[in-house]
Amino acid sequence: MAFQLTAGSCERLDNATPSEEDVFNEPHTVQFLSIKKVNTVNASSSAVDRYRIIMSDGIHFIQAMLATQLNSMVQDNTIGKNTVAVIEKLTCNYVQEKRLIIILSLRVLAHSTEKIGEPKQVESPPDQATSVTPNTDTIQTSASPLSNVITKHSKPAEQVTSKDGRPSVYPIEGLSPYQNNWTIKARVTQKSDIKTWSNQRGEGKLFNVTLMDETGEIRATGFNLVVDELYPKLEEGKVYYISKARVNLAKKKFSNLANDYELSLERNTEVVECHETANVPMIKYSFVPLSALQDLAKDSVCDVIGVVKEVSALSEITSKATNRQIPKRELTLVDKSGFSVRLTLWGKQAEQYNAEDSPVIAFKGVKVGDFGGRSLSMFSSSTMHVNPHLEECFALRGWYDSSGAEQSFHAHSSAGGGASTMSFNRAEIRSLDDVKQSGFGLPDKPEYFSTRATIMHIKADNISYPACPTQNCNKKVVEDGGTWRCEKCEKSFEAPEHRYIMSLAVADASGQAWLQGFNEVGVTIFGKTANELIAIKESNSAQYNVLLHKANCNTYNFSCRAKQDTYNENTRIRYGISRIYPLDYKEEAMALRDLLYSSWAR
DNA sequence: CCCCCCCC
Repeated sequence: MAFQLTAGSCERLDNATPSEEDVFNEPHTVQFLSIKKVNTVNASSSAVDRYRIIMSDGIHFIQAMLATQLNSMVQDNTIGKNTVAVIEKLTCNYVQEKRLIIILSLRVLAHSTEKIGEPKQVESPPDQATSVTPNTDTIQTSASPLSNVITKHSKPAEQVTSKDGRPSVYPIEGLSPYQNNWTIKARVTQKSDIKTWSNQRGEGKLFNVTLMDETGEIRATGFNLVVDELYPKLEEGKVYYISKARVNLAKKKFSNLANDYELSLERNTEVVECHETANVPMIKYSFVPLSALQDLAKDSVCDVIGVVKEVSALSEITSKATNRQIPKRELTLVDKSGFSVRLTLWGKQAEQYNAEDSPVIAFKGVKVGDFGGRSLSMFSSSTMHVNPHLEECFALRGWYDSSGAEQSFHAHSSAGGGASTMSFNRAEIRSLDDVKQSGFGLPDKPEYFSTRATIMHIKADNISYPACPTQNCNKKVVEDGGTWRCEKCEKSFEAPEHRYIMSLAVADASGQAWLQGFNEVGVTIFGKTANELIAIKESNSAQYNVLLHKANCNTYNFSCRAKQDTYNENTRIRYGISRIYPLDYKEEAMALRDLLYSSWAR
């Protein structure tokens, strides 16, 4: 199949000046001649993967960089050498004497095996371009992660102005400390309270905002006098042109954002509200159902949306670290998954909370805690939106008003904190070796853990016992002249009900262990009652052995109970299975997905 | 220049 590449695209892009925005917004069908990872080390010594693409329009080729949010397309082979794709959106940075094309959005048409046409380098006057050849690494890497560019001397370094007189917009992703003559157009997605500090170096006040455009996010901070000027001016949700702020290295350990830099808002920083906001993205959420919180690790970060079922009164805690009094308020959120969770608001947000009538609230970037099984807590960087204009919000509203308000919800296990919950907890799966190493000290106090292991062997003798058929009795019965006698019920029965008592040898990557399981475990493993299995054993022992054999090599999730006991003067730890769960691969995959989303791009 | 993200 032949593809019509957009002849002339490369030449036009190569010659485009910053004000010619049309060429950046129209689609270009191109072929990728090479995609190469450029391992850039920036000034904070953190490695940033960037992909440089040489793309061809069939006549010429030109170099571009892939926006980092598209990196996964290379990593999962959505795009590769000779891929034909439509570049739907790109942007161009002019950094001093260098020009950089960034691909922001693309759609794959085909994976070709051959190069289309005989593309050549775009002709430039000899003194204006460095030589670039496909498959030859001529990229210059310097301190800026975006310095992997074609050197070109013909472009102006100064801030340019487009036809209609508005400033030409610079992408957030392109900001670096090495170029200060830019204007970004960004939405304020988060604005903090005004915070004050006092330490040995002095005292003052500050606030931060998170700024977002289609290329990325950056945090900006204003101090002292700048707070007075800009705090009232910058409103959450609005879009602004911002220029003349200082670009500093972000201290990674304090930042949740995927940006190496942050902005310092200065006295001379210019902030102008912009009303053309269509192409500036709103907050993007990756909502996790409340039922899935148990699969997220403590201290991970996630987005949730729920109906506020309860609101606590305002209270105050004293921080152990700083001794400061901190206002707090707890919301109880519920959603369609049938779970509820408590979420803590702090500071002004706690004091000023006044939403009524069970609103729907969307939260972004909240912290997962393990209090009461699972809990949520706001960071200063978290966002909270009451009744947002989102599909998920409308759906929750409808559900809650029609039925949700009347139903009951699962709290996230009331077993106070930590790993000792009795139900399976995917976020706290422990390896068998880890379990065995931990020892479980106290003789009579059982400890609970979750594990995932594969059955290696099932003890074939004494796999079941004859039990009393009375509901919930389960006591062993003894044969007594043709009938079966239960001492507890003081009754005799014609036949016992067999119940499993299983010893399983299970293994995972770390080692093996013996687990004891009762009736439910056997029913799950064999898909048969113990009566059925015993009947097979007695009529056809070969088939029984086949069933035992087939039970091996199957993997399950287990909730287990470890308990120290002493038997014949030997003290040992026995591991009992309280619940066994066949693997649901869809559920496992969803849990992995939620885990990825919860840590993605923060 | 902050950088704590808290408590039950």
